[in-house]
Amino acid sequence: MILGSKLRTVRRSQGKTMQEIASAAGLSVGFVSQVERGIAVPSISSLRKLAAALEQPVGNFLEVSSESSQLTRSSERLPFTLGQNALTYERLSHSFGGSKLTALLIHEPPGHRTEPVSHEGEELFFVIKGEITVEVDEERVILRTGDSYHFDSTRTHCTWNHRTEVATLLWCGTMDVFGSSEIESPHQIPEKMARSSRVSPLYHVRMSTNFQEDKT
Amino acid sequence: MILGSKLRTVRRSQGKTMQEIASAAGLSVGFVSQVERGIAVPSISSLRKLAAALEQPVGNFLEVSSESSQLTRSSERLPFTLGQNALTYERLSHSFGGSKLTALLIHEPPGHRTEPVSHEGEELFFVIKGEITVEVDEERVILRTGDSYHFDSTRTHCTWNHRTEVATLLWCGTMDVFGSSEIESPHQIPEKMARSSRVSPLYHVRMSTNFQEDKT
DNA sequence: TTGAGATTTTAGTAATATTAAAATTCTGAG
DNA sequence: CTCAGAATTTTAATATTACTAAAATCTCAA
Repeated sequence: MILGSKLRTVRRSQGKTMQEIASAAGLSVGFVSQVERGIAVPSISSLRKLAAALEQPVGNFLEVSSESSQLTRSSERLPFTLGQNALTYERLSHSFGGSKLTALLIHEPPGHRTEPVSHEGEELFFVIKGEITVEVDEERVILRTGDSYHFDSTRTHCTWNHRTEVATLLWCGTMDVFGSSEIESPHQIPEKMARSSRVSPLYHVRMSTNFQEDKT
Repeated sequence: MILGSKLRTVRRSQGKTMQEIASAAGLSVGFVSQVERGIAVPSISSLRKLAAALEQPVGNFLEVSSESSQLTRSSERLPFTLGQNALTYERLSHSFGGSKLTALLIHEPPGHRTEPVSHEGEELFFVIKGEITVEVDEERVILRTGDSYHFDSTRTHCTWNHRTEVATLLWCGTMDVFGSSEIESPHQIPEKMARSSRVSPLYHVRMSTNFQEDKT
């Protein structure tokens, strides 16, 4: 039972006893023991209490993890182009069961501008090279090389490159952009993303129906 | 009741009837109706079935979102040094209610090596400059500039800088490293982190009891 | 207005979520 | 190695409720 063993792993990594957690959650120690060993299953309400006692989002205990890792080589990543105003991105992260982290390397051309949008999750921009302007809830911030900006994506936000050179950004966020499908071909990814409304840097682009692989 | 109304919102946005969802989930229509209106609460097992029928991660129906954002300037970030073998890091992310994303800019000196460790969450390394070796479950990979590596942190992992120059890494992960305390002073952070066993790049370091702010 | 499909309501009961307390195991100091 | 206290597991229960089937009501297009 994944749920119980995850609870135990987290609790132990925090160095807390079952008694401490049970007490903080308002549940009995015996019950916590049975839950951790998969003998009992908590109600959603009790699980929320346990998650709160462990200071974790509930989802951490419910998603299925599998063992996986993914290396992406700079030389092997396929750049993708979206729209006519050639935003280019490379995927750094990949999906495995329960994974929440998505990371992209984005090349944002001069004058490129995204539409204001809001959606679930949180995200962070780190500027590797160049400058962009970020607007969150109508508050504007200029990000220069080395700067970062982390915000809750439920707030209305957009970005643009106000300079004359391409900006290179590392974007990471906590929404699953690509689904659990593995990369089979470049064309599979853009189609999936065309339907996605959750990808902050990509959703903003008024996408044409044709996507092409960037041959550079 | 957030859970039920989220289920209804998603179902309607997919244009599906309750009967379709109930059938796909193997539950009765009457129960789905009661759950959506908050009259009944599903077990975790039933919620998984409903989430699967709606093709959503379970966590979507359980998490609460909140609002905040944080800018970090390259010129204003305080570098922190851990241990004698001077690993230096800068914090890019910050904490707000429900946030899961942590990001650090790490300067890993030549010969620096971390202890093998496993813990909750997932993480991704992106090499901005230099090279490091990453070992996950005894599988070794060399990461060069521009490469990235994303893996589940429950797998035993460690890293080291096998070169003669400092490596600059962007590390992001889904565990809350710093807690919900805001940055008050540089010394507050290192003490908090000294107690934390959850910070993959930092936990590995055999930390001395004295932490100093890097004056460079 | 009618009728088919969708949703809500009702009345139940088998299952189980969760407990208190006893038993067992673990841990660390001496 | 021993032992006491802390931590965890086990046991036996029961109040609660998760979920059902079927009837009633609502909705909407023709």
